[in-house]
Amino acid sequence: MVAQLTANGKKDSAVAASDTAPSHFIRNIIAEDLKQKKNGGRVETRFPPEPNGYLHIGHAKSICLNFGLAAEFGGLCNLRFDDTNPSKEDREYVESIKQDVRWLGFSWDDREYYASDYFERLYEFALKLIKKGKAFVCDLSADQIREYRGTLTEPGKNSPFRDRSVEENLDLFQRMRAGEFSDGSRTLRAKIDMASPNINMRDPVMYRVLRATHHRTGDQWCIYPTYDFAHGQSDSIEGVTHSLCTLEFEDHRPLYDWFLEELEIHHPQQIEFARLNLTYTALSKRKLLELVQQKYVSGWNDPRMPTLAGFRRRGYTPEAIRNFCERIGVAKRNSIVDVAMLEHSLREDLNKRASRVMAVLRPIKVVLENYPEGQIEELDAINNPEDPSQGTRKVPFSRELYIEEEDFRENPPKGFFRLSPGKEVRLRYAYIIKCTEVIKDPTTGAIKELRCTYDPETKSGSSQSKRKVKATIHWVSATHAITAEVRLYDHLFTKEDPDDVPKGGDWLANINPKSVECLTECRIEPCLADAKSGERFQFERLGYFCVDTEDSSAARLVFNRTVTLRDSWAKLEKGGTRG
RNA sequence: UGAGGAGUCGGCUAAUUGGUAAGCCACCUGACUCUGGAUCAGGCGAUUGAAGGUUCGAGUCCUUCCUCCUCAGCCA
Repeated sequence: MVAQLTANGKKDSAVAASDTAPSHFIRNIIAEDLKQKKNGGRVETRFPPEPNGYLHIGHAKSICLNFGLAAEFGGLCNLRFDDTNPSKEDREYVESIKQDVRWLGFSWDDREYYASDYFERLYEFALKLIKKGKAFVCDLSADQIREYRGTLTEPGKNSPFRDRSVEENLDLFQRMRAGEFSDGSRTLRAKIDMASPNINMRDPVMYRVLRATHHRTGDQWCIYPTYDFAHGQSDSIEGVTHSLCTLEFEDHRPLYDWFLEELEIHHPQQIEFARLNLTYTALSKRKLLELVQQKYVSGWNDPRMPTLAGFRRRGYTPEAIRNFCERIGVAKRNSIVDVAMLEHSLREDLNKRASRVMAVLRPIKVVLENYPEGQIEELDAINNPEDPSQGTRKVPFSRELYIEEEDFRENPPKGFFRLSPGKEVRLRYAYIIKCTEVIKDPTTGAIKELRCTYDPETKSGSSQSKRKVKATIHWVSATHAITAEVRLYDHLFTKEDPDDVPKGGDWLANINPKSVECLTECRIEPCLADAKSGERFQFERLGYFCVDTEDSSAARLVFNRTVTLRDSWAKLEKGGTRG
């Protein structure tokens, strides 16, 4: 595959669109516009987050769409912060947003813009509309404006201040800016049509008086433009050709168009698409904020959070997320994507790149009675069967080992291929062993240790190793293994739709009480001693894990389970009623 | 009962613009396997929301109806 030009003209194979990228309506619109030589053959998009929270997987869809389309058509994509409401925004968020977009694999070079950079231009635009008699200063209170607005089925009525003269409006608006009026006491409104069936056209507010310190402009302003007055004009100033947003803005498009037409400036095309919804996950900003503030999770980057920061810490790769975004498509239909689709993209990517290693999460001791005491063998293990270039490593083998608790059953159910009394199993890269005795704690009855024998003829790779057994299990040498903590994550919600609650119920009741399980006595292969922060591995037969970037230290390694491997046995056992 | 949108296998998404429903996920088989992983092969599954109409031919065009989503912030 040929590396394609990314948005903003840089070579970057990471964002090369796949050859099989399915067509979608926005791509078709742009292709058609290009054919018609619209916009002088130019394509420019933008990703316009408000810096009032962390980016989540839903934003990833928009990022991939905007940057991806620009790249595909040799265009440009801007990162623009829609920072018109200082009371909710913060520098912390702009920094996290930049980090996350970069992490996802996109670059914007110097195309980093802020709506706040346009405040002066926007103010002039407002002046222009006032002079055209298309905007007026209104003294109605918020409550009154609501009353005058009418309802979905009834028209509104004109504000008594609607017919102020241009001169008076100019004077009042300048004084609004100068700080002569208190917060909320006056607004600048577009003069459109109070009887419009579209409520957004009923003389919408363009400016409000708001004394809040803006994270970039400080106290320079005490009036701030609303989204409707800022967004289209910002797009226009930047020369955006295609302004992509989500479905809830469909009703705003006539207003978007109205401002640009009245202002007689470059007119981008707004196109709406459906936002992403995922099963078992909450994606509304309000809910995510609540999860963080009420401490249901440890923070925005809790590995269970659907934020990019959370996914990153969990061990997701940007490639997996990008492929996912490509796979789900873009349409106007409200839909809920199965989170299994995301997990599939993840496994697909991790399978190719993650080094395999053996780790025992819930250890049981195994003693090989016929293995010489004190003997140690260094066995060869393949780092990644999917990628021979990753080579091999040595794994120490000795008389005392740990195996996974669930790989032994005293009374094996039908179809259980692993170890049980009198039965054989292969130890990966080592020997076939047979369980000869189960030693239990005399008081609790809990299994303490397994006595086994090994067959020296069956060493992996040796010519005599032809014997077959049904299963191969992972293990770790008791004296060589390192102890580590492993955190097992599951979906944050127990219901596909977190909002699926009995009436009067609370969505928080759907939080999965077992969304995380910490295992502190895990035994892992010694080669993991120098695993780096964030490094990803496949623990053979268990899943993909990464070194936690927050809580892991040289003294104590902490791993996060990114995703399990597909487990057909678990499915079989869970699904069947067999005994 | 206003306006704007949307309805295609269980889920997501296509269909050369009127030419005989395709792909991915999930699920199920089988093959292979020193990961019950991966891979490969196959299967299951849609009278395209409904009913009419135009047409040789309709998911695509027309009519009527049904269902769902969004909007009454000085949030975005």
